[in-house]
Amino acid sequence: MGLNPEEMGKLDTVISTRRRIKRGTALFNTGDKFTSLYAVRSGFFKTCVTTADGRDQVTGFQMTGEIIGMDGIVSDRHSCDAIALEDAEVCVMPFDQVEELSREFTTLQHHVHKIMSREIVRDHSVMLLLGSMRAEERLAAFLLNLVQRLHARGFSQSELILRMTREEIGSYLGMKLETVSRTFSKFVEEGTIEVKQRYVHIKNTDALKQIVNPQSCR
Amino acid sequence: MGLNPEEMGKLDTVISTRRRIKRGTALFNTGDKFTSLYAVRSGFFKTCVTTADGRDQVTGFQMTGEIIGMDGIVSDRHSCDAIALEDAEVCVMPFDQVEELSREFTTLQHHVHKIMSREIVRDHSVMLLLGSMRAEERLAAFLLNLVQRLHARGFSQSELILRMTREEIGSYLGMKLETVSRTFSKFVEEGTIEVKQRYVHIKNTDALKQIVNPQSCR
DNA sequence: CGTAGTTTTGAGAGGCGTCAAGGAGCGTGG
DNA sequence: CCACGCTCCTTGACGCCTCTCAAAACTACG
Repeated sequence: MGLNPEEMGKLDTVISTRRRIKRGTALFNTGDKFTSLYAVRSGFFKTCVTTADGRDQVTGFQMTGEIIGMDGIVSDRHSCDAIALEDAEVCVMPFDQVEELSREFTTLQHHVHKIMSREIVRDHSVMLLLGSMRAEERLAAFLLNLVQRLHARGFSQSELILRMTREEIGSYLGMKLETVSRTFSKFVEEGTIEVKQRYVHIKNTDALKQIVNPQSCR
Repeated sequence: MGLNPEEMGKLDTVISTRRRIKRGTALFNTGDKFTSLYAVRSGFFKTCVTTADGRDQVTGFQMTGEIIGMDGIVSDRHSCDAIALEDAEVCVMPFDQVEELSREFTTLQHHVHKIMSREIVRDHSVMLLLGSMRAEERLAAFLLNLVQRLHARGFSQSELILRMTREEIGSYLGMKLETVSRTFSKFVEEGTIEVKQRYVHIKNTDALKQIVNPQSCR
């Protein structure tokens, strides 16, 4: 991040608190008072919003190094649930301290702004996915995004374990779990991937890219 | 915003520059260097992202008082287009000056964070709309949101002029323009609204709310 | 080894997209 | 002032993609 030792020391005091979250439990729920941002140290989360009539929508999946909780700043209360999909640990970063240090260190301030901007840009690409892609394209884009983020963390480029159910994938991608399952099966038939429950092996990355972006070579 | 006179004075220097944008032209385009945030003073904008293969998705409509450009912070380049849907004027707020003043004034700093958080929360509700609502629900939610924002600016609670085409509404809501038009017609048949081209009169707000939220009274 | 949760697969229905044609509104120029 | 063309909007017919409902298979876990 380009911080000097002094800055690093100050930062350490902010993120001194850790918190463990067991699989299936919430880091926070809709309506909870907002106090802190959370950096995922280990484990895997989903965030989801819920309507009055019980429908819900997974708005994102977060893995190691990603930040959760920015939804709470605007109204001082969280507007979504953050659920651990496996046993997880987060760094608790009290937001008033983050703001205090941001005033002191330009680098940190800009970093905070970038993190929020990145979330906005990510959300826009999900809107594009939900608004204009068909089922196959959505799932292909999802798999490519997931494996790319895992690869950036030192994992395989071609193999991954899904931490979420078909239903959660479907909720994120705006499709029913049966459609998710069928689309997986279709990719398997075409020889693009191998699937064994939560395990996925991407045999042909280019084929997936082709599906997402049919005519990129005009 | 709760700023004192000194703070107001400083702030004025940041937003001294104005810029006029003619209808149909861009405030910025994808790939443009990011320098500033823009506050809409008058007029109406859309922001949209584009894929390599030419599909695009309207990610939002912005009216007076709303802020455009936060997508550019993360990579120093804009990741979407901002197009004026009618002749418009914006305040140009150079982002380095915004950051500088934010370090000085806690109130402003927190305000900036809130604006970005609000955008994130808004995006999440659009994801919910795109991911789990049917055409009627989407259009009803869209009309209610639009008229509510207009009412907050002193306009009517029941009448509005659409600044965007059916196609742009459809792109935002993830449906084709024909479906938008048919859904408008359906609402008219049911006596919920009156439509005359871009003019819309909401005759029964509760009916629209009922459509968005069918079972909120369980 | 039984049970609950998850996933797969099938059959049928329906909502929305696609294609196509016609109509209305608006700006421009004769 | 009116005609013309352009853009935008509406409506119909048809087909496909995805949802819904249902049943069965598989896995994990106690």
